[in-house]
Amino acid sequence: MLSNACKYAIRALIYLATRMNDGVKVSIRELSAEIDSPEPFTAKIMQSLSKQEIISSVKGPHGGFYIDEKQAEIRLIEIVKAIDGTQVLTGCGLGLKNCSETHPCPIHSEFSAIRDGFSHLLNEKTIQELAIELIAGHSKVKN
Amino acid sequence: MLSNACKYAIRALIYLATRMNDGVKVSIRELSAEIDSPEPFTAKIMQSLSKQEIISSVKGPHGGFYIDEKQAEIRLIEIVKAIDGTQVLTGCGLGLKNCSETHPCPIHSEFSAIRDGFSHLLNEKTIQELAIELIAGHSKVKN
DNA sequence: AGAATAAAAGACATGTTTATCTTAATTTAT
DNA sequence: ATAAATTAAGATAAACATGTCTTTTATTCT
Repeated sequence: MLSNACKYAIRALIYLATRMNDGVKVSIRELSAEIDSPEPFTAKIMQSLSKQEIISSVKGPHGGFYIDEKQAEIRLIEIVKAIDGTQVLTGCGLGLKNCSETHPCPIHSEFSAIRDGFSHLLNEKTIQELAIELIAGHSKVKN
Repeated sequence: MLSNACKYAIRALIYLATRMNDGVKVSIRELSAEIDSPEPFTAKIMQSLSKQEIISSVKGPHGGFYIDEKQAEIRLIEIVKAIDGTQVLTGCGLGLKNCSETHPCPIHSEFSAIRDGFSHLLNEKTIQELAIELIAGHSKVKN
């Protein structure tokens, strides 16, 4: 469904949101340990998100990644778009390029419902509300 | 969601089912033209399905691929399992290896519903019933 | 100012999926 | 029997995703 890169990104952002108000930046080492992901690969992903201003970063001693209050309000769908693009949200279930109501693949309507349900889920959830659940101990972002 | 290989496989099987009773085998050339897929790659996929006895084949002149009545009754989920495995049907939405009710990722229950809906769709549809819709002109397996 | 720290950037490596090509094996028709 | 047609099998290649390493740049602390 989502690429590994995108899964790491979502887990990372939710974790960063839990640390939003402690005034401390999170180093890539700590971050990848907290979400159980390969460190240099996670760094790449974070750089991309930082360039797209989905997260913030500062270099140097006591530097690291963090998100501000505005950034905590973004929804999962924005992260997915930033990393994986929109194919997963709009593509045909059987790979037809021009699948549509008037030119449907054999599972067009049923698959559209599933895919739209997924889009809806991504569109509903903000990073912040998922972080609150994580802080409360009701969910996990690492194995 | 599904790999390209799996999408080609499903389209190919539905097409083969539409040709089930005309007593003629379908060559890989004709098949890949009918479903708009790369010929040698499709051949590989068909070989794998043939070895797993999901489809049948005969070599030589007037040979090709076909499915019998029993094979037309299989459900999409069997094709998915044969090509892509079960990860798409059971895996965690955020990639946690041991995500579960008692150790849930932040979107565990919502994602499970989506994934189970997809499994249900794959489990409902037989090749044969999708072929009937294709014959009737109500759906397409090529662009 | 200089040293230490940490992200940014880009090169490099590995693995998987997708795709192609070549040769072999099998079957049918002449 | 021989030739033609067609799948089977395996080697090769290209593209993409994933993962690692090294160098550069920016910041902070002493």
